Amino acid sequence: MRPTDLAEIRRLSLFRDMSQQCYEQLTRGVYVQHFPESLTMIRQGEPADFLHILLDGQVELFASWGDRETTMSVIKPIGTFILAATIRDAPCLMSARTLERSRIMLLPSANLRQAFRDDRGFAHAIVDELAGCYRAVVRHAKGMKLRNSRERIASYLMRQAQLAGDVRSYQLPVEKRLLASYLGMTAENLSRALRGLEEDGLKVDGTRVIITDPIKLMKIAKLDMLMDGPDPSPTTEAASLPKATA
Amino acid sequence: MRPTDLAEIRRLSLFRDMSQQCYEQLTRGVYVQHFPESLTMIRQGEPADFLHILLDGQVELFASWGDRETTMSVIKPIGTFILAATIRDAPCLMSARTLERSRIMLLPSANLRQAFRDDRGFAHAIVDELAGCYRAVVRHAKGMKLRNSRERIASYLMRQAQLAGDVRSYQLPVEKRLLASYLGMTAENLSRALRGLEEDGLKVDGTRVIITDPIKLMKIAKLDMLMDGPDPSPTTEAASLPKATA
DNA sequence: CGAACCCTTGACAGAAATCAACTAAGGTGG
DNA sequence: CCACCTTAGTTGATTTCTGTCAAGGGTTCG
Repeated sequence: MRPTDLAEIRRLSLFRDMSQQCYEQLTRGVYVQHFPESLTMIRQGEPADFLHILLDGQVELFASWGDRETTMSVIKPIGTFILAATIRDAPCLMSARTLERSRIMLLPSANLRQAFRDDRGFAHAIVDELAGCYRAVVRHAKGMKLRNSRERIASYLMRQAQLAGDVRSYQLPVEKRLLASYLGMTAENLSRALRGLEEDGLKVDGTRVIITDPIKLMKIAKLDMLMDGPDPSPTTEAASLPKATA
Repeated sequence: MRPTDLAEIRRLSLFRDMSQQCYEQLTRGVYVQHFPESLTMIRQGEPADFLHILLDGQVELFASWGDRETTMSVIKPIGTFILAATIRDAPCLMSARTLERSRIMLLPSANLRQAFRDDRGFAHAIVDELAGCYRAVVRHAKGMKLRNSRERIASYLMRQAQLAGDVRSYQLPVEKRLLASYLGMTAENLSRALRGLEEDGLKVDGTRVIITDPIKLMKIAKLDMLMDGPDPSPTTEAASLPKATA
């Protein structure tokens, strides 16, 4: 591992509060690796040998059953994945693949568990991160069960506008087929629903989203702090700080 | 708190590995309380002042949005709830109400956080429990996104039969309306779907479930370890041990 | 006995998936 | 540079699934 990587990682909220000794122990056997686009690096059902920390790029977590597949989450830097499986030493419930070329830190599960025992600061950072992941899935499940597809789309797009700094227009951060899967619908349905939302203050042209009438759109989206955030995970918190410039 | 309660709690996997000193500190300010049936003790959006540990009875976790409501989980002894909110000191994402008269232990969040810092065994038990909760929600979300209602019903009923010891017949553990909500459909739809499954090896008479043709039914259920368990949470582990008599 | 409440059933409307065809954009190789 | 191929996205027609509304049967409980 390059020394510059080590210095960078040390600053992550996960490791910030560790004693130097534990940190050195932890990062023994850690390495940072580049993955090309569209590479499935974790397959559901496999053991979780490493905690993955995304430093650069984008990773999709997805789940399959038979020949069906659905996107569960999209990880952006700095974000972790398969933390729970690592802690439990249990098989991964989700698969992971890169959406673009990505730089990922691999932290052996044994090291993680050791550091969890040895360092209180780290233990706290881990449990905080995991609690954040838990709450994110609960939100996702709530959205799936309480909103119909139209409402899920509207709330997703409104929320993205909020996160971008309450803008009226922005670029979709992911492909539409992926978004459709994440929102639990087919690509065809997303396409049609977007068209249908033009009468409710939304315009989508290619990857460009334009909220023409926020009030009207909000009547459908009905954003809810308990379903649409905030409550960032500690690692993503740092990444989304730029928005605080307003 | 009664001394017998204290002794009982000490044996829970959450507290088993704690030092006596930390345990005494932790349980200072803890109390055990009885709640009548159908009492909503936690409302989503409220702060999480206590970790709840269900000792006896049954508790429903549910979520609402506008005038809609859905069952997210049913807790049985011994089980914890609102752990993540407690750890993060964040508002609860779900509400909780008793399904029957219940005995619940209330552990002040401040005590929990203190004990997490002071006792490694406890810290590990907490993170293990939380990881289990996370994996349970991931499973729930996968089920909602990857299976249709017919398949969700079949897999739920098959899984219950498995848990009861691979029996062919058993009693539904919850009301049908609740089950419908948990499985993400209306009560009417559940009723119709159950009827429809009679041609696939299932018979339901009142609260009695009879699997007349396990092989046929399994072709619909397609139980999957990554969606239907196992992977019990550490606290529920003790509760489901009886099944290990085989 | 009446009043809830749970469950079921039927008829219908609306939502969403599927199948098929078509466009547009991007990349490849000649 | 262009012909070709792949892929994302769109659109329409159709079927399937699911929710809604309304009514009725059965239970429990005061």
